[in-house]
Amino acid sequence: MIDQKINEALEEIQRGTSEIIDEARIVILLKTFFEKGETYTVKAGFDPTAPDLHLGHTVLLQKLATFQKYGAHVQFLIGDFTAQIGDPTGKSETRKKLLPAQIEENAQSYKTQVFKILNPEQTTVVFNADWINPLGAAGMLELTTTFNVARMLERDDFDKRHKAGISISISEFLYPLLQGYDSVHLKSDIEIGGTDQKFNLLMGRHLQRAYQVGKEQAVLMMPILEGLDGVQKMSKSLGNYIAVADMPNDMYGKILSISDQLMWRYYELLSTLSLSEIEVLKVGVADGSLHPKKVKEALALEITARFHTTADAISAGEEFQRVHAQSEIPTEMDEYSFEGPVWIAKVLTESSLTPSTSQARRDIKQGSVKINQEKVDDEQLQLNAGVYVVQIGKRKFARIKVS
RNA sequence: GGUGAGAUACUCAAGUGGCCAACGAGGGCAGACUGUAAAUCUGCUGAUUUUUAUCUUCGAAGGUUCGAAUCCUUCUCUCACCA
Repeated sequence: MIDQKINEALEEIQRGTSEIIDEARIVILLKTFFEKGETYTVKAGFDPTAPDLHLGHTVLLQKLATFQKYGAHVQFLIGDFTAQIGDPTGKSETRKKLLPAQIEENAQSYKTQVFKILNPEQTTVVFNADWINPLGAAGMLELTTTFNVARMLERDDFDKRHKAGISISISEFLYPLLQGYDSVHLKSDIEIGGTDQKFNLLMGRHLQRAYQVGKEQAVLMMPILEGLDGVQKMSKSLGNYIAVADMPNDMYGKILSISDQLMWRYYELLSTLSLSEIEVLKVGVADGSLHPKKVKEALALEITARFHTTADAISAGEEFQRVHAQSEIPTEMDEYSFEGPVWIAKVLTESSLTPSTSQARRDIKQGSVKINQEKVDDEQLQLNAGVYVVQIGKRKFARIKVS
């Protein structure tokens, strides 16, 4: 009976993971939960500088939610100390130190977004500066004695940079150590992270042993979700992301704009459909009995509904159909008011449809600007009193009131 | 500490006194074709109502010159080799 429950739980936990280290330990934790109701901890670290959660983050969050379903208490760690170093995988090495007030603000922002997926009662939000600062120089020195340079250079990223002659700052060596130390302090049972975190995650095991915590965390890695371009990982700085806080229409539209190939990736990592159900869809598309766009619409609907409501998602779908398939104007758009007469390029810039007047001129010259569905070909066009729908390309609209 | 090389737009990368707002590639935006997919073709990609013009930009600040991304000086940073 219990064995069956464990198997079910394990199957759900395994889904979509790229690697699990020490699965046996997870089985034991599940067993004690089912038998005695004992809880255990799952840790995941997040960057305090990026409070805008996107779907890439939700891959991890959903896995955390799965663990909560099976008794876990989540340690939602905000790396306010480690952010000062910057994870070596990041491109910018030196980062601005965040003010405590900003960190607190970001943390609040995290909470409102994260609890759409996680159960707040089984979650503790922690900050690693709280225990790393008290370490002091002596504690830090002790930490560095637990590991050596040769092994540090085994890390793929360090290895490549070292061989290519690209500088590695000593402080970057501290990053994995500190992340591992977090697991020592928190006595985590399991840590989850992206595949790019493997080295850091394993450091947690190493340090828990070195500091004789009495257990070594199991490690579960999730694949990195590609962004809208399908190539680079989803990130805010690359602008290829779908934010959890995106409005239903945007969210739906962004999902529909991904490539067919990428769609399967999103299905695998984001959808709650079972793998066999997804396989049926794939076969259907391959033999032509299912239109790929229909399949993509289903995905867009599912994901939009998760972060909003089913009704929102359905109306986003209808809106999308209206605007793009039938080339009608959207029902809602930003509104801007002007004193007439006003130059068209000015309107485009001030309503932030274009970043500059020069860009507005270029767009007009290229014929991508439309007013009330009519193409504008006069660069000098002045708008007189009235209400207009101004549009650039297929996606950017604004309602303009000229008085 | 010593010696050498380098820093050009979102990224890579040409350009060594005027033809440079700066070749090319990638990326991005737009047009055609589509399913707001992919692929392909085309245009654009510093700013500005002087738009066959003007202004600002080539690590920073000065200087030489009619004229500088290009030459000189100082500074800042990066990399390599040596210690």
